[in-house]
Amino acid sequence: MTGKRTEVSSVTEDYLKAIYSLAEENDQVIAARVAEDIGVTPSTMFSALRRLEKEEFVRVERRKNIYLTPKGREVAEAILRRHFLTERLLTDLLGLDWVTAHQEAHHLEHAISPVVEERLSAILDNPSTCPHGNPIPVTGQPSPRREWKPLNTVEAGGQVIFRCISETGERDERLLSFLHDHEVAPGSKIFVDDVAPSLGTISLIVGDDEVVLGLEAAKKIYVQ
Amino acid sequence: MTGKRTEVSSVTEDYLKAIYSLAEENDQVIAARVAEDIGVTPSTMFSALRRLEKEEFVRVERRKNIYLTPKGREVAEAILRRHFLTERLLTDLLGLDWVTAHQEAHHLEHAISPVVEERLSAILDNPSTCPHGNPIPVTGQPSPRREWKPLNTVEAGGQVIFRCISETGERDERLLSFLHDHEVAPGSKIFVDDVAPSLGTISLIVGDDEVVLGLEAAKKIYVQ
DNA sequence: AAATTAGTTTTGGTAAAGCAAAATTCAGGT
DNA sequence: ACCTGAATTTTGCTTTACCAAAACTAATTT
Repeated sequence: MTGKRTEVSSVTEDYLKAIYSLAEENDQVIAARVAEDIGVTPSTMFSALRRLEKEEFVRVERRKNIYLTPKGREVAEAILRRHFLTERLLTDLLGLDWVTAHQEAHHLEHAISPVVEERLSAILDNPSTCPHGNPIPVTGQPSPRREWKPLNTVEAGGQVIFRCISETGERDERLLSFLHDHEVAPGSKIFVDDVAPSLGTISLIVGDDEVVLGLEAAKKIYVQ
Repeated sequence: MTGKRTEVSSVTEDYLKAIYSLAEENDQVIAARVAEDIGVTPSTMFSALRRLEKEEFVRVERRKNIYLTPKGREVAEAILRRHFLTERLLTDLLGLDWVTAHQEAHHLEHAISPVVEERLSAILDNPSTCPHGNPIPVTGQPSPRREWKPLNTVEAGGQVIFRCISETGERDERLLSFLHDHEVAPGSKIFVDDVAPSLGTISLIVGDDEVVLGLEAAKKIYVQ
């Protein structure tokens, strides 16, 4: 229990979650990225950032990078954990699909209390990942740093195993549906047929299908 | 589908739910009652009422009673249905107790979409009541008007069966815990030992225990 | 009839979220 | 060194939701 119960708004939770997720995939996080991720205008982002700074959830390098404070990270991890557990509830217990589960979880996650979170985790047999393969953060300790790498960094001709689609990737509905349609799930085998940086595409063979993906999208897919 | 998707705020849902529930137990609903039920000041209640009126959720008899419009009733029934289903999820699937389930449902209910509601109902085998015995309202038709009556109207010396604790009763945490502690659940037998209107109390025999309840509280308990 | 009490309404604030549009600053590229 | 485009910051304005305190109204008691 590092911080006191400060009663965080769901909007605040969303900003912190976005910053946390972006930080996992990029090495600097700037306001413009967060704003477009969440879908707010620059001015809204700016005042939100000032609120977050004043309440010590983030620190902002003058005119530059955004960092979570320990307090901010705590909130971000909590909401992410609830997001993932809620997704599992929706898929495993209620039988919803990948895509819908993600969208619904986005609303429900903010209403999950520690008590419910605890019960949920227990009933689901303490899952270690969300349905899309993302490791569920554990309160105390360092994120189980993965040996996984983004699909856009893989060389042509290799066979890899799909591990997860990142949180920011989950926000891309087309990408989620795409994977869903091709029955790609954690554990699926993927053969990297061709990488064309000039075209910005990567060709994969999944099961029987050959599919082409943008490198942008590929970046959000982690493989091993 | 009577109304269009007007995107109702969770606060609005709470006001409408409270009005709906109060209307079930009292024959007039006035602003002051709703305000104290929800826990807002008169001025807040007043402006909320104007919003609700402007958006045609309620009609207010000049300086008097508040009525739900069909549109308002629709929203109230939907949120109540989600509230009860969420309670069932929390008790039946997650194993939470009566009291906690009610409190947690209060937050979660606002985040349940029609899709999730549908799945939830199916998985729970289309329950017809909440864990506290309240009938779950069905979209189209008239609330299954009960032959149940409030416990405060029962004469001494009779044996009755506990049916439910009303929605406004659920808000009274002491009452909920009390019933929980005495293992009173829908179906429990209750013997009405003595009614003392002058004292405002009613004495009951539940299982082996003799318990005394205020008539205020008894009004919120429905028996048959 | 006057006084008390319970309700309602008005007045004047606050804070969180949001937007648009303009102004400013920064970092690269030529 | 200058220009440009991307980011940031400022300004001004909106809605929802809340509060306190005072004013008004109605209904009930004495």
